[in-house]
Amino acid sequence: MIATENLPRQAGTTLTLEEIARLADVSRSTVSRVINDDPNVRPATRERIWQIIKAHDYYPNPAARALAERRSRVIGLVIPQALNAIFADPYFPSLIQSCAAACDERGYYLMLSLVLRQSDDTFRWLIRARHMDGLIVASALTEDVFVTRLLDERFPFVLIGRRSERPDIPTIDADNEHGAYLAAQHLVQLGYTRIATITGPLNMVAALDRRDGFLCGLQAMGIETPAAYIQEGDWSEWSARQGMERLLQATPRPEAVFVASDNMALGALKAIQAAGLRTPEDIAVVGFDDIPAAATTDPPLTTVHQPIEQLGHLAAATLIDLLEMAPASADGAHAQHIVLPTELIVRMSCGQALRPSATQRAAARNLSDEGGVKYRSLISAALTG
Amino acid sequence: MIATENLPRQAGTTLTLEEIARLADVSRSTVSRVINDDPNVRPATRERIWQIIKAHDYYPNPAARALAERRSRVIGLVIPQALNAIFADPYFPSLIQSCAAACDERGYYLMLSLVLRQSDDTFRWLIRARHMDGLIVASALTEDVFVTRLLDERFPFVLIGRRSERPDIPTIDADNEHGAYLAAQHLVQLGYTRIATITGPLNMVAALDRRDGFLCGLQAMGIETPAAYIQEGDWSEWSARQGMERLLQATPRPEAVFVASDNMALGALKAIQAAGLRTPEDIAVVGFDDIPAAATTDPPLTTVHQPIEQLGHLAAATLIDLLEMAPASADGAHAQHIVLPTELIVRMSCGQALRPSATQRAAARNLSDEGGVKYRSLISAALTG
DNA sequence: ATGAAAGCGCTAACAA
DNA sequence: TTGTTAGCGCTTTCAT
Repeated sequence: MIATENLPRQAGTTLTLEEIARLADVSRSTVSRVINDDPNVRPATRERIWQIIKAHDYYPNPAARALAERRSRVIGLVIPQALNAIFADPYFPSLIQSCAAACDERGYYLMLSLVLRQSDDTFRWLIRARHMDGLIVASALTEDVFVTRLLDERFPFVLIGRRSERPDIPTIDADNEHGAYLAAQHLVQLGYTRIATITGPLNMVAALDRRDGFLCGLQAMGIETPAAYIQEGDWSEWSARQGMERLLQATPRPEAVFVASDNMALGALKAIQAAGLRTPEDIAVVGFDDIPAAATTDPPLTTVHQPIEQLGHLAAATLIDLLEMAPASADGAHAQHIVLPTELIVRMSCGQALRPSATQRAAARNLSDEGGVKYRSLISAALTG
Repeated sequence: MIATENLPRQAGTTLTLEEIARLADVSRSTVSRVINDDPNVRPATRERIWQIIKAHDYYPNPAARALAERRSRVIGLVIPQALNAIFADPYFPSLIQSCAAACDERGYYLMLSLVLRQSDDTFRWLIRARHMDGLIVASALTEDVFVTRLLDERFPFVLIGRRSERPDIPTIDADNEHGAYLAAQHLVQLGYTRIATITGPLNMVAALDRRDGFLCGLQAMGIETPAAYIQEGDWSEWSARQGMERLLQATPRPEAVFVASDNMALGALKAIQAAGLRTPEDIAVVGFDDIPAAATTDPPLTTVHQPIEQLGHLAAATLIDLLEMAPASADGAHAQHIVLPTELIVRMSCGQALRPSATQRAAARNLSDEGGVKYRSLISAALTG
């Protein structure tokens, strides 16, 4: 033991618990306890064992662990959309990043599950094989067989986005409806009356919520919206560009437009520019998301901020809570529904900013830096689509 | 047995090999043989067991398998770049998609490894824990500690991109140098003489190869390139836009520019348009990659096609071959270096197309549809940077 | 062609 | 506080 204890670890070699135990002159169990932070280990022993573990760069075999513990500590992030779409919208990098970070904090690993083919095989791999302990499902459609099957199989998951007809599914969502409402209010207060919108794909809940919140806001302020003023996009820049081109041909031409995502707003701005018009002089634009690019468009984009990072963080944390809960209490029926606030960020794309919203915004940011804990218990009533 | 055999599988339930064996009235071993396609099973027995497996939607426990087999059948795809950068360039979705498909074919699973933090922890998780059997490393830098450590640990991996100074690393690469050479040739043949380039980040091998191949091509045709005609970008659209703005201010203004990626070419086109100039009348543009968007720009982009899908497919296949090889023969020293051909796709962004290249291209496509097998044995000599 | 038995490296009662 | 002992669900010799 004395001789081997200080040997540098060998490249390509993998030690076992057993060997660490031998080096430390204790039993497997004790080493296992140290690794799993079991309090029942004398501090001195614990310390000594840690030294040895570090010296040898020992890492417990994940397969063996998973087999014995009956869980893999891997959770999946499923984005049931075309890969192109995922990559096209800067919303997703933030989401992925934050989910991954949250998993990390809790000793889990995030696995991106490309649902390439909606085929049965993928599903079996994902669910039946129990390769992962749980799933975060992002951007679900209003009708999603995937979600249905997860429920059938009693597979643990949380949904990013809401699903009011299934109160037994835990969901994390931004307050899309209210955010869109704020956008409507803003435009009306600036004096616009001919107001249009480019929506997301209307088979997605978030797109519906944003549309409805917006129209509801207009209505509340006494503004009518003709059908020609509502164009459907698919979150892609290109689709919004085309939508905007159609809007520009409507008569009378709208004075302002709410675009349901910043990424799409980028396309809308281009269409406006390509038509030889200016923003906001000829047509005002308000977006949704507050992606980084929104601050640097020309003109800087007024938009609705949604806390993407928190969304991801909370989704992961909620799922892990669920997984680590006693199986009895994990049984649905009273799942959490978290709704995170959205807020209007006034920049330049809607005409003169009427309020000193910069300070407002800074204050809000400070609060949200607390990391989502404050929202943990924010159980929402189901919003009406 | 008769009673239970036709029971529908229970939701949330996971059968074991043992139980399947009991249902089939055979031993564990036999079921295991069926699952692993061992020929030593009487066809009738095999058939009967498959029936039962399917009827119960049985799936072997991956952790148990991994533990017994000492491999996980999971391989990682590492893209050592900022997540934003990955998502910004449509090159990556194709790459990921094709790697995943190739893994699928061989019964492996592709795990995207976000190297979020270059911290030691991630590395340990990735390498020491042996959570995966091997790694595909994409877009490596010219100097990359990551690669060095993989070598130190004797961890199996293949590199997408070349690395001439380390002939013991298996690499898959597109012929960047030759592709760029072709672009240079094309421009010169069209009669341009003031020719500039916007490069990728010069700490990346692919960026260097494209620059050098291009400059080499110009030189071969007797064209000089002043330093002001070489602008460095970072693969982002935005960086290229800025690069192009600088080029437009050079005197004399270049008549043509080779942009080292299509994604960047998009930015370059915008800068040209924003300056009130036209492509190709005022300035010709040739890109690299042949991403889908290249066909639909205004004007459609002349570019160098690289077979991204094949690149990914081959990378995965090569790695899996490596993993399944006898450990003895897997030892480096004579690793494969595959270089896939690139070709010029002439569209509209360089002025009149002089050749009927469409037919040429179609022919090449038919060949490449064979799925990479033909390249499997294409061992290249190292190219000179 | 099939079965029995011995692990793979860990966790988790249960003893001590 | 620590060690002993059974598994976890599979693969893989080795017999038969």
